[in-house]
Amino acid sequence: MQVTEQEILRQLRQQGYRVTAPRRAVVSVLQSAEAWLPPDAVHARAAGICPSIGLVTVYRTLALLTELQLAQRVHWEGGCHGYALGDVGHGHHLVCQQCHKVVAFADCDLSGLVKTLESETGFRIEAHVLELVGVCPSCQA
Amino acid sequence: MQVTEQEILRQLRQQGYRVTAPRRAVVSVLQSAEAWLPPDAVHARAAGICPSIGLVTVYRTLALLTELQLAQRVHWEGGCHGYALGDVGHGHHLVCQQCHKVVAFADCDLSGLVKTLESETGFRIEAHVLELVGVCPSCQA
DNA sequence: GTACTTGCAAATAATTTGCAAATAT
DNA sequence: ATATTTGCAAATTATTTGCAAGTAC
Repeated sequence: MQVTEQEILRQLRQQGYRVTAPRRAVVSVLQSAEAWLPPDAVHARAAGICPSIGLVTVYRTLALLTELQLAQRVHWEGGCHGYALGDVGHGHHLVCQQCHKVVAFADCDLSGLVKTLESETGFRIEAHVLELVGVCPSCQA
Repeated sequence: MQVTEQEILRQLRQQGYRVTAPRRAVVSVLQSAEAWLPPDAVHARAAGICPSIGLVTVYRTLALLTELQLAQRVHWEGGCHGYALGDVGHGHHLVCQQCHKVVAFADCDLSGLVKTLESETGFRIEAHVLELVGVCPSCQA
């Protein structure tokens, strides 16, 4: 279910973007992170792989990945947000409150709710943001 | 379903907070707004009611209302966020993409999904963020 | 070789804090 | 009367932009 690093780099290349050391580093960090990470954390970890990487490049790379739907922004109560690699298209996250570990899932069946609300409100519903928050197995101990 | 302005002010008083002109103005703005508003927009509108109000006070009041669960933060793809009055406890939003109008709803049945995911992942799921995005009736024209 | 990328420094935007003056109770 | 709340200015923090130097293709 998790997209591989290779696959992401391939997609970048395929769409005409260059595969550079800083981009590899960012993808690698997100790929191996169990958790979502805010930009500065991505930067700190990526610097271990590609020491010359600048924070600005991290921002730009995250924006690029998000635009290509290869990563997704994770919202967090309180206004902070971070990034995690996402499945192409439609992905949701289950996030651990304590360690920020992220598990992605795609099958959310909201069609019943969507239909009910559409007829009650007259809205045409086009998208949704769904995030579940809880405690992961290892933090339950 | 919408909480009234009076009710909110009463709750503030009841919990030992003072009801001041700036706070009244912020509550009034959120109450009469059909849409969620970012802090600076709340400030601009509140200034029409209480001209001396400062942006800082708006931030503080929004934080207070959120803490008391009288308002809720609305997330928006792209990182921007704003506030809307919320039902006490558990509230979700249906937001119009074009005019930012917000309709709150409380009954989301995610129990099936939650159960499935809990057994699949081992997480204990405690909360969720759910926001629907669409186009409201008046913007469909 | 050339166009895309990078990193730096500086600009901008968003949010928070310190503190004396104002005010709700 | 007095503890809370306000508004200002300044401090932080988060994010974006301009531009010359570097690099993938």
